[in-house]
Amino acid sequence: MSVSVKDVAALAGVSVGTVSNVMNRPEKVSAVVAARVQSAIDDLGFVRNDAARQLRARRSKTIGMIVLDVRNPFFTDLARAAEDRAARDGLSIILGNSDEKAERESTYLDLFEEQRMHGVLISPFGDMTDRLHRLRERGIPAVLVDRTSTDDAFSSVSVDDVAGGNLAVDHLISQGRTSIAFVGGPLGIRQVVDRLEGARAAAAGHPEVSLEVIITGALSVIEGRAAGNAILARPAGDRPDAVFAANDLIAMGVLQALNMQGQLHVPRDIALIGYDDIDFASAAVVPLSSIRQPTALLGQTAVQILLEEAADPALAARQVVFQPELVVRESTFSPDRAAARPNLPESSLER
Amino acid sequence: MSVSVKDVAALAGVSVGTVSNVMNRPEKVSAVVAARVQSAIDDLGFVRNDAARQLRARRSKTIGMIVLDVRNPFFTDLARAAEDRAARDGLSIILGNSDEKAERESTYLDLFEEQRMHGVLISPFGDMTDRLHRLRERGIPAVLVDRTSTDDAFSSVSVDDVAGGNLAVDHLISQGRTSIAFVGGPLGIRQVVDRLEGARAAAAGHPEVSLEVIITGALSVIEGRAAGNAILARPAGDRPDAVFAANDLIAMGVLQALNMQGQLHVPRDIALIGYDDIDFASAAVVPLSSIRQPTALLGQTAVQILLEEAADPALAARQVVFQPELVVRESTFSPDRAAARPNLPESSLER
DNA sequence: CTGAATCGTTGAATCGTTTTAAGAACGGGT
DNA sequence: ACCCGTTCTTAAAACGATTCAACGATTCAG
Repeated sequence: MSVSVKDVAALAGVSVGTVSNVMNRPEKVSAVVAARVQSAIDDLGFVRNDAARQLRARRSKTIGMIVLDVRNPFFTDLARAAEDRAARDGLSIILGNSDEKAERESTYLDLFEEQRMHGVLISPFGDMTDRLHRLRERGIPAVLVDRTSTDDAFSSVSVDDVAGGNLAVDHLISQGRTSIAFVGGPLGIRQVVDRLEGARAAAAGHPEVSLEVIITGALSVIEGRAAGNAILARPAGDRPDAVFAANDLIAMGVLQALNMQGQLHVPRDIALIGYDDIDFASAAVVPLSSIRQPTALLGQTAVQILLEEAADPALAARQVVFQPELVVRESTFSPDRAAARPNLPESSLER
Repeated sequence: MSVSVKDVAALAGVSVGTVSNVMNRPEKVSAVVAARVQSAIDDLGFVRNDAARQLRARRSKTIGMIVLDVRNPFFTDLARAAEDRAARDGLSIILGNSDEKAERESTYLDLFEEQRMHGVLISPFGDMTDRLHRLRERGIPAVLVDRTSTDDAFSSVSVDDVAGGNLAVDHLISQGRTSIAFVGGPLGIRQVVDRLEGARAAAAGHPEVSLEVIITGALSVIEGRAAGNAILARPAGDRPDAVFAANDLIAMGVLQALNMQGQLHVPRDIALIGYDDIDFASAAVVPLSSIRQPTALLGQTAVQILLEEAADPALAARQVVFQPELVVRESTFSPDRAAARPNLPESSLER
């Protein structure tokens, strides 16, 4: 039924050790023997049993990755970049979706530990510090993605979310907006907290600007829609004139709610800016201004660091922080208002 | 460094066999011994080595799944449903993204074979029949998802795409449209071909209706946008008055292109219907009419069948086909035109 | 022509779990 | 006291690839 190295060895008339060498250190084997073994492999359709290989090697050739939401294009882009980088070293990535639930996150970590993964990339939701320490003791390094480590014990690769929040609100203010609502949540997610902090810092420098906070239950289109409807339900004088959404999914939900009733116009009545700059952002009802993160770079760097730590466990933890970038589209672009504080040339309007 | 059953056995003062029994057949072990073993496990922080377990069991506890595009919400929904169903039987799912590339698809199949997966769920792009036969000979069953099998040798779970295409075009015709463009591709994807076939069948019954076919390189927003721009570039008299997109991503791209220039209005000038009914569809510039598939049911059923085949390899292949459903939103709703052929009550307009 | 170095190959040991046949302990009935 | 039938527990044999010390065959320097 199943063909093993033993069968290959028998057919090729060599020992199992040689078969292994043909596959793993070809330079140790003479060309003629290698050819004989190779054709035996082909004839029998031999496929190496990864479980046996891992058992002997004491670690897997797979990297486990946990993200907050696979349906968020930001994370799939991230995963894809990580996958490409890992493939260069012959490793594969398995992707787990925590769905912003600590329990699911924990289940994946259990799975990864059982599988003796080569390493773990995680965009943590709950506080997994203890779990990660334990994994490391077991020889499985972890790198935090899109999040700075709370205790500097682990390497992390992230984007400066405080700066991003700052960029977003600064931009809204420069467009003449003074009553700004931050929409996002839950506050258990570090990115949300940081972006809010950046927003607060930006608003703090302007006494005429007020910043209101609307907490959502998750970073999804649905939750954004609910928040948008809540805003819509308020009396006209009581509505913000700008919304900074914690990510693009929220922003799209808000946009949908505001726009659908046809009463309010974005950006005329309410300016809207999101975060992540996912593909869908530019395809929205009104092309969405957003904060772009260097996603591919983030993913590649995370894998790079993980591999280095896997090779040398004694390596010190590193914190890599990238800077986000403002992308202006129609959802915040109002020439009339901006004229008051012109700090964005029209040419920076991106499609 | 690593703690094994041996260490647990030593600490608990029993043999390794007993430790294994505590974990896998608790009923074979006396309560007092079980408790002693359990506390040894906890004290040492023992975590079972899955590679060794698999090696012994000769098959993994993981199901491999390959989809055409992880960034398409339809597939992530599908994967999520499969995952939930698999978890009920203590199995996990690893998700591979073929990105509509035969080479990537093949790479994942190699990986799955090396890992001696419990089974494979695949939404095939290229012709993988030979590969799948080989997997089955090796004891790894496969179920085709969202695709009927070409040779009935494998079970499949799918939605009737011909019926879906029919529904879509029928609906457009009922709205008074006569010059319809099908946008989608490549034709290597069965779903695309089937939807087109359904579209043709629907159009065939109406001599006054013409159906034009625009092939895209992939089922993505970008490709849809390109197709939309191509339509826009044509002289006014030469444009279709309705577009049936092979999926919602394409539809969103088309919508974006048509809408952005502000020259054409959807649905007034061109009606637009997509396929899959992803969450984003209702969040689009103009809420998108679409063909909805019973995604969760699809995923669950696929896993169910896979598990049955894994348990009994002699089982005959089954083809399960679900029926799609029309969801009407604004992108195809034009009361004035529809009046000519009223077959859709206004109440069926869905938000 | 010899001894050493080089090269390719071998065979056995190893990784950690599960499984199975056999053995030990225990109690009840005679 | 002995036998028998349960329960529990044990020891050893898989599973399949990798690795490493050892070995035989060549080649080469002296």
